[in-house]
Amino acid sequence: MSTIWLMKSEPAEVSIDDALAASNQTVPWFGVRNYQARNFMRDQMRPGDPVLFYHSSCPEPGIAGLAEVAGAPYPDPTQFDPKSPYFDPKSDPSEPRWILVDVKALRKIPLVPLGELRRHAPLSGMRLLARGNRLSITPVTRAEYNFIKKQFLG
DNA sequence: GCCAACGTTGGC
DNA sequence: GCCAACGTTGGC
Repeated sequence: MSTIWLMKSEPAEVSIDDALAASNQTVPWFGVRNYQARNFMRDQMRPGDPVLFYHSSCPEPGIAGLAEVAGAPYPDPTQFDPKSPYFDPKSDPSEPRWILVDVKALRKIPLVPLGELRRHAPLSGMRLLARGNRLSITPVTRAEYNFIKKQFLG
Protein backbone atom coordinates (compact mmCIF):
# COMPACT_ATOMS: atom_id res chain seq x y z
CA MET A 1 0.00 0.00 0.00
CA SER A 2 1.50 3.28 -1.08
CA THR A 3 1.79 6.26 1.21
CA ILE A 4 0.36 9.57 0.05
CA TRP A 5 2.37 12.76 0.50
CA LEU A 6 1.97 16.51 0.49
CA MET A 7 5.10 18.30 -0.66
CA LYS A 8 5.61 22.05 -0.39
CA SER A 9 7.42 24.03 -3.03
CA GLU A 10 7.86 27.74 -3.38
CA PRO A 11 6.40 28.46 -6.81
CA ALA A 12 8.96 31.21 -7.34
CA GLU A 13 11.51 28.42 -7.30
CA VAL A 14 9.64 25.42 -8.75
CA SER A 15 5.93 25.74 -9.49
CA ILE A 16 3.58 23.05 -10.77
CA ASP A 17 3.87 24.71 -14.18
CA ASP A 18 7.65 24.52 -14.00
CA ALA A 19 7.45 20.85 -13.11
CA LEU A 20 5.02 20.11 -15.95
CA ALA A 21 7.36 21.91 -18.35
CA ALA A 22 10.41 19.97 -17.19
CA SER A 23 11.87 17.02 -19.04
CA ASN A 24 9.54 14.05 -18.47
CA GLN A 25 7.55 16.38 -16.17
CA THR A 26 10.03 15.36 -13.51
CA VAL A 27 11.98 17.52 -11.08
CA PRO A 28 14.46 16.66 -8.32
CA TRP A 29 13.06 17.76 -4.95
CA PHE A 30 16.21 19.64 -4.00
CA GLY A 31 16.74 21.94 -1.07
CA VAL A 32 15.10 20.05 1.78
CA ARG A 33 17.22 20.74 4.87
CA ASN A 34 15.11 19.24 7.58
CA TYR A 35 15.88 15.78 8.88
CA GLN A 36 12.31 14.64 9.29
CA ALA A 37 11.43 15.61 5.74
CA ARG A 38 14.64 14.04 4.48
CA ASN A 39 13.84 10.82 6.28
CA PHE A 40 10.45 10.65 4.62
CA MET A 41 12.13 10.84 1.21
CA ARG A 42 14.99 8.53 2.12
CA ASP A 43 13.13 5.86 4.06
CA GLN A 44 9.46 5.88 3.23
CA MET A 45 8.79 7.12 -0.26
CA ARG A 46 8.31 4.60 -3.01
CA PRO A 47 8.06 5.22 -6.75
CA GLY A 48 4.43 5.74 -7.64
CA ASP A 49 3.39 7.17 -4.27
CA PRO A 50 0.79 9.90 -4.90
CA VAL A 51 1.89 13.47 -4.14
CA LEU A 52 -0.13 16.64 -3.58
CA PHE A 53 1.98 19.46 -5.00
CA TYR A 54 1.59 22.43 -2.66
CA HIS A 55 2.60 26.03 -3.29
CA SER A 56 3.98 27.79 -0.21
CA SER A 57 5.45 31.19 0.65
CA CYS A 58 3.49 32.85 -2.10
CA PRO A 59 0.43 35.08 -2.53
CA GLU A 60 -1.94 32.11 -2.80
CA PRO A 61 -0.71 29.13 -0.79
CA GLY A 62 -2.53 25.88 -1.54
CA ILE A 63 -2.59 22.60 -3.41
CA ALA A 64 -1.76 23.33 -7.02
CA GLY A 65 -1.33 19.95 -8.65
CA LEU A 66 -1.11 16.19 -8.57
CA ALA A 67 2.19 14.38 -8.83
CA GLU A 68 3.92 11.15 -7.90
CA VAL A 69 7.21 9.94 -6.56
CA ALA A 70 9.27 9.13 -9.62
CA GLY A 71 12.28 7.21 -8.42
CA ALA A 72 14.57 6.01 -5.67
CA PRO A 73 16.26 8.39 -3.24
CA TYR A 74 19.72 9.79 -4.04
CA PRO A 75 21.98 12.56 -2.71
CA ASP A 76 20.83 16.15 -3.28
CA PRO A 77 23.57 17.62 -5.49
CA THR A 78 22.92 21.17 -4.30
CA GLN A 79 24.48 20.36 -0.93
CA PHE A 80 27.90 20.12 -2.63
CA ASP A 81 27.55 23.23 -4.79
CA PRO A 82 29.20 26.21 -3.11
CA LYS A 83 27.21 28.55 -5.33
CA SER A 84 23.87 27.08 -4.31
CA PRO A 85 21.84 28.61 -1.50
CA TYR A 86 21.44 25.01 -0.34
CA PHE A 87 25.18 24.40 -0.07
CA ASP A 88 26.05 22.53 3.13
CA PRO A 89 29.77 22.70 3.89
CA LYS A 90 29.33 20.16 6.66
CA SER A 91 28.06 17.45 4.34
CA ASP A 92 30.72 14.89 3.51
CA PRO A 93 30.45 13.70 -0.12
CA SER A 94 31.36 10.18 0.99
CA GLU A 95 28.41 10.29 3.38
CA PRO A 96 25.91 12.79 2.00
CA ARG A 97 23.66 14.34 4.56
CA TRP A 98 20.78 15.40 2.28
CA ILE A 99 18.79 13.00 0.17
CA LEU A 100 16.03 13.67 -2.34
CA VAL A 101 13.67 11.93 -4.70
CA ASP A 102 12.49 12.91 -8.14
CA VAL A 103 8.87 13.99 -8.42
CA LYS A 104 6.82 13.67 -11.59
CA ALA A 105 4.04 16.21 -12.06
CA LEU A 106 0.85 14.66 -13.42
CA ARG A 107 -1.46 17.62 -13.77
CA LYS A 108 -2.27 21.08 -12.56
CA ILE A 109 -5.53 21.48 -10.66
CA PRO A 110 -7.63 24.53 -9.81
CA LEU A 111 -5.88 25.86 -6.73
CA VAL A 112 -7.24 24.54 -3.46
CA PRO A 113 -6.32 27.37 -1.10
CA LEU A 114 -5.03 26.75 2.40
CA GLY A 115 -8.08 28.51 3.81
CA GLU A 116 -10.36 26.18 1.89
CA LEU A 117 -8.61 23.13 3.33
CA ARG A 118 -9.15 24.52 6.82
CA ARG A 119 -12.85 24.84 6.18
CA HIS A 120 -13.59 21.11 5.95
CA ALA A 121 -13.89 18.95 9.04
CA PRO A 122 -12.67 15.75 7.34
CA LEU A 123 -9.37 17.52 6.77
CA SER A 124 -8.98 18.95 10.26
CA GLY A 125 -6.44 16.29 11.15
CA MET A 126 -4.13 17.07 8.25
CA ARG A 127 -0.59 17.52 9.41
CA LEU A 128 -0.31 20.49 7.09
CA LEU A 129 -2.98 22.29 9.07
CA ALA A 130 -1.58 21.56 12.51
CA ARG A 131 -0.74 24.60 14.56
CA GLY A 132 2.84 25.60 14.04
CA ASN A 133 3.52 23.02 11.38
CA ARG A 134 6.54 23.89 9.29
CA LEU A 135 7.35 20.51 7.89
CA SER A 136 7.66 20.75 4.12
CA ILE A 137 6.78 17.11 3.48
CA THR A 138 3.89 15.50 5.32
CA PRO A 139 2.01 12.23 4.94
CA VAL A 140 -1.64 12.46 3.92
CA THR A 141 -4.12 9.79 4.93
CA ARG A 142 -6.06 7.94 2.29
CA ALA A 143 -9.29 9.34 3.73
CA GLU A 144 -7.95 12.90 3.47
CA TYR A 145 -6.73 12.27 -0.05
CA ASN A 146 -10.03 10.77 -1.14
CA PHE A 147 -11.94 13.65 0.40
CA ILE A 148 -9.78 16.21 -1.37
CA LYS A 149 -10.25 14.46 -4.70
CA LYS A 150 -13.98 14.15 -4.28
CA GLN A 151 -14.53 17.63 -2.91
CA PHE A 152 -12.25 19.62 -5.17
CA LEU A 153 -11.68 17.51 -8.25
CA GLY A 154 -15.22 16.37 -8.80
C1' DG B 1 7.49 43.36 7.97
C1' DC B 2 5.64 40.80 11.86
C1' DC B 3 5.73 37.05 14.64
C1' DA B 4 4.48 32.30 16.41
C1' DA B 5 6.36 28.04 16.36
C1' DC B 6 9.82 25.10 15.90
C1' DG B 7 14.65 23.24 14.76
C1' DT B 8 19.60 23.64 15.42
C1' DT B 9 23.76 25.00 17.66
C1' DG B 10 27.04 25.14 21.06
C1' DG B 11 28.63 26.24 25.81
C1' DC B 12 28.54 24.15 30.00
C1' DG C 1 22.23 15.95 28.37
C1' DC C 2 20.41 20.58 29.30
C1' DC C 3 18.84 24.67 27.56
C1' DA C 4 19.41 29.59 26.03
C1' DA C 5 20.27 31.85 21.97
C1' DC C 6 19.73 32.05 17.44
C1' DG C 7 17.95 30.97 12.76
C1' DT C 8 14.20 29.51 9.72
C1' DT C 9 9.56 28.74 8.07
C1' DG C 10 5.60 30.42 6.28
C1' DG C 11 1.03 32.55 6.81
C1' DC C 12 -0.79 36.91 7.34
